[in-house]
Amino acid sequence: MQKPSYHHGDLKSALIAAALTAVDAGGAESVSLRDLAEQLGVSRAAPYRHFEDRDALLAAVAAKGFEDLSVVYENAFASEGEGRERLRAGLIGYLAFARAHPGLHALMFESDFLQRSPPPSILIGPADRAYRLLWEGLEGAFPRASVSWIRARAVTMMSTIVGYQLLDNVGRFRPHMIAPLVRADLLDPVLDAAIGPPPEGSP
Amino acid sequence: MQKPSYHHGDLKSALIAAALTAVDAGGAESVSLRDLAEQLGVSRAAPYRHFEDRDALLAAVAAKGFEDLSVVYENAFASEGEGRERLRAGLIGYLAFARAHPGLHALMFESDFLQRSPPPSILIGPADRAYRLLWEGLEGAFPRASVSWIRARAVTMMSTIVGYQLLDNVGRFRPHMIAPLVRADLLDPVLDAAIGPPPEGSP
DNA sequence: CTCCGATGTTGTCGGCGCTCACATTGCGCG
DNA sequence: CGCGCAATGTGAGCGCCGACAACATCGGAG
Repeated sequence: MQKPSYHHGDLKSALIAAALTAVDAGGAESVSLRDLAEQLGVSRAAPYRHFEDRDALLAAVAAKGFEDLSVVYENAFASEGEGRERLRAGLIGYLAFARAHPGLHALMFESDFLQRSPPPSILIGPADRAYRLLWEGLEGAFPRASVSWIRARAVTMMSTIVGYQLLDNVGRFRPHMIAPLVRADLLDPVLDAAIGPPPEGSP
Repeated sequence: MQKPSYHHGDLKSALIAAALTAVDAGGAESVSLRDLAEQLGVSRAAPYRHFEDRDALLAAVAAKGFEDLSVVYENAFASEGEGRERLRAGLIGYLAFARAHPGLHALMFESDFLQRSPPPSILIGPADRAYRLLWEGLEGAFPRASVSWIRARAVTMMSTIVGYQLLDNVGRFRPHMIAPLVRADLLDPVLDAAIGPPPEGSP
């Protein structure tokens, strides 16, 4: 046990870490600045020295999530194999990440942080990086495709994969709809639909 | 001005209606039972005579949303034309509904009501009805398809369309990703991806 | 007409985000 | 080396919220 010092030392990172744990455990709504402060043995007002308000802390947590997701993409795209296979691996990595951290995923993709203008500055870099990686994966899978074709495909691909994760997470697929389908059986159709066919006239 | 009577008359429906308005205006998080009570000229504790807690009221609002969505589907599927065209009209109707009521849509598809076991009983009927209608639309579009094929297609279709709406709502499509694509140009690719190709070997 | 269940009220509790005035610390500059 | 100031942490307090309990009022069934 260390002697209790007036200053915490690295309260900012500690807050992000504790908030991340809380988000993973019970979703973003369950994060309470008072709770976190007490967990870290600090007064209730201390967090406000490092984050303007609760949303700013959550934005930092979401930014950390996008950084982690980028690493997932990088690993997947660095794998061996043909372009479409690597893209597929990236999407599988995304789904694994989202299922391992449902609360964090919801914070990243369902909260309305980015809807505000301007979006929190901490978020822009990491979020854009993740999107750029996904974009490059798509380009690698369809090297002969035009830019506008890739743009449209990027939107449909992200829609399918994010929507699948959302509906699955939230329990919206009622048992009678998928009862005879093991979840593994569902994965391939979803990935096929997300990646889609190559552009007109290609191997 | 009407004489203030001790009993409100139909507080339950009035609460649902007022909550629906609030959800449309500022999302489910902005709903406060105290606020609603004051709006309706009623004391803070009165709502608890009609709803066990705040979530129960929100569940009733979501149920109303699924009923309205079912009407949208019914109208679209009753339209003239070939099966795929009617299904397409249903999806367009869904997107129009979701864009007209973003807060309500989020409450219906992003909240975790259905994740609890058991889900709120009010929700089950209306939600299942909406899903059944969508299912029938899919069957009408692919009359020769097997049940298991339809199941997989239902999941991918819903994923794509819900994910698109989610990402669009939340502003996740950063401008530089879709800048040259007008939104109308995005609709067709998304609908095509959602509906997908017919099963192997069909007209 | 009477009584009882449905409905609404007032008072209260604990939790929350956030702010302000004040206390403590340690780093950089003379 | 030491001093002073900015960074950091504290404690008290405001207003809002959900929820509960005890009490008040109403209106229809008998």
